Amino acid sequence: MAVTLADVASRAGVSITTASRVLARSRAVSPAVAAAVTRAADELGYAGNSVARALRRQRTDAVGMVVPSITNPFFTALVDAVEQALQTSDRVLYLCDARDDPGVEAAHLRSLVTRGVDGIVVSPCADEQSTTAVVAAAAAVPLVQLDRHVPEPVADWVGIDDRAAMDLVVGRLAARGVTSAAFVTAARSNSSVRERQAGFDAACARHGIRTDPAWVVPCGFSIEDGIAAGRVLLDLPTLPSGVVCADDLIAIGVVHALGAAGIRVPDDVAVTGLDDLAFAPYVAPPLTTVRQPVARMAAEVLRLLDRSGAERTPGERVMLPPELVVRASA
Amino acid sequence: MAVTLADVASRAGVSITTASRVLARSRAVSPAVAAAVTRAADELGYAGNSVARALRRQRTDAVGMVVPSITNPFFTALVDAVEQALQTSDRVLYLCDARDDPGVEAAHLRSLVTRGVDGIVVSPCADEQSTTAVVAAAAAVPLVQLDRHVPEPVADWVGIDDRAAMDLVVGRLAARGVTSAAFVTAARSNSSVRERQAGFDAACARHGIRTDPAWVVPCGFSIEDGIAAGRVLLDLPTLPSGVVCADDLIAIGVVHALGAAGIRVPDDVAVTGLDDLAFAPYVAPPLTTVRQPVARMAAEVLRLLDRSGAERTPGERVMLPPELVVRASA
DNA sequence: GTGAAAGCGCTAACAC
DNA sequence: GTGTTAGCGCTTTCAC
Repeated sequence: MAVTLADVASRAGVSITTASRVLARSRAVSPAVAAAVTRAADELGYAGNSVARALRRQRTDAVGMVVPSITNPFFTALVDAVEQALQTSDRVLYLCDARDDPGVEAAHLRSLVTRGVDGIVVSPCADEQSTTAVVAAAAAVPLVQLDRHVPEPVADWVGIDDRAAMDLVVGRLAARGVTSAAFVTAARSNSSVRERQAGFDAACARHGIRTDPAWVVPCGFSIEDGIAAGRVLLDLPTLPSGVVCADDLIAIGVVHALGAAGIRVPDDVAVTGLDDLAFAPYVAPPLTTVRQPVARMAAEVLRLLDRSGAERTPGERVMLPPELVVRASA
Repeated sequence: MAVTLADVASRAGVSITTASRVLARSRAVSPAVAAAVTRAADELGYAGNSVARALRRQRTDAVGMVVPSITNPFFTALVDAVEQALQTSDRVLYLCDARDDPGVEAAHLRSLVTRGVDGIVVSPCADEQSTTAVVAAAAAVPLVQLDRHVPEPVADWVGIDDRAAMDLVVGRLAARGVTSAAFVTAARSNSSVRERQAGFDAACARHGIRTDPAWVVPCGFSIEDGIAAGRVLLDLPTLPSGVVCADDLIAIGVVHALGAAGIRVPDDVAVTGLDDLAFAPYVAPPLTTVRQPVARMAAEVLRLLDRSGAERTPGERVMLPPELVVRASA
């Protein structure tokens, strides 16, 4: 069917070995022979077979990446950054979408391992439910977690300092004169959620902002979930003057629900997000949020992935500083 | 290193063939032996090697997909839909991001072919510049174009009726009393761009809306490009009362630029988008746009991809009807 | 500088 | 129902 190295070799009148050597530049070959092989390959439209190549070499020059949800722009920003970083080393990215389902995530992780990727970067979609699969994958191939991580310290992690991020937004709220604040976060537990909750509590205490367990409203990581959460807030006996959201998608929904009910943001209630999505400046009102340094995160991920065995200290945690972006919502 | 079928077979005390048969369920095996093999595989943590499997079977159960830009939510919606459709047939998706670069796109297409995917779905990022690579890939493996397509009728295509979409938005503008309209579109030529331009012209003629070649402003497919285009519009001697944008991202930027200059949308100028991104309802003002039937598009793509050789009539074009979504911007 | 031969891990004839 | 054998297309010793 497809043209093979044997075809090229026979047309060029050399052995398969020689053809391989010139096409893979793996060893010196006489110029004349090299030219003949190259020519034969061109004429035949030889494309190579990376499956056979990978089987023989026991490596694929590919890294797998699995994200919780490809429709969440934060993760596509991450993918974009990782892909860009990868480009310099001539490797390809196998991107997988877990669709927020630990089962799908586990299947992708297993599939990447059987496909022989040289490394995996994953942002686990859950906590306990993701652990087994992540641990298994990490045992088979270099793996680094990005943004979120499972509770076990089995593999490296790169992300932002979630507590610092919370301190940034709560500090901003305090500077605006906010005296009480709600926290809207994802119901499904994951590392970001836990850290952000703890950071929120600590920051509110530090800045003298009143909180209340009843003001912690759980939801998913989507605009629709944010809208639902906004409605929950509206049903509260008293509405706090600040709302901290665990990410921008939630914040967009909360702001929308509040606005629909006639609440003015930020005058009546100030709202903050987290991620600084590309859309954050264009929603109404533009979102005050925290920027994640995606390019640096991607660079760190690759550094960790590419450490040789000797340099490997499993469970390394790289925590990068986030940056406050003040816009209109708070 | 990793555990192989031979390891499993020897531990279960059977031949490699038998082990293969029970693990791949390819042929009947006595229950006792099957149990022994399954048990051995479990104990050893056998994961399989899909590279070897693919080489031997000459198929990968994988389909490749290459999109112009993964940070454009319209394409992630498409990816999501295709992935969902694929899930039922137990195949994996190799997703590639062309980053709006025909060179990167061509490299991905070649890589997918050498990786032996069973099919490719691609939304070419350009016109002429994408053609060679798409044609070459289509020659090697079943390929269907999605949304955009190259000029040559070499491969199947699934998309919406762009002219009908333009008629929808222009009709809406006319119904609002708009009498003159600008068209903001991507500078780089591609099939969507061409069709939408033609559709815009025809629709304006039909609805009696005045147009002007000077009111056609080219830009890229991003919010920032839309902002720049909005500024160009503001510099026009006379601002038309309607602006049709080639996609939602552009529309978001145009609306933003107009608003920043004190122009009220839709009262002073009505603006329309195209795609109905998840964010469209939440920008200010919410976007009047056209929805693409992504789930149906994905289903058609798979139908086309999976036709057997006999049913293949290369160059089939499936044109689906778009749907107007009226919100506040027009 | 070049080639012969072995083999990566798996599946598919083909025997028995 | 089970095993033996022969490759899939490539890279890589090891000879020459």
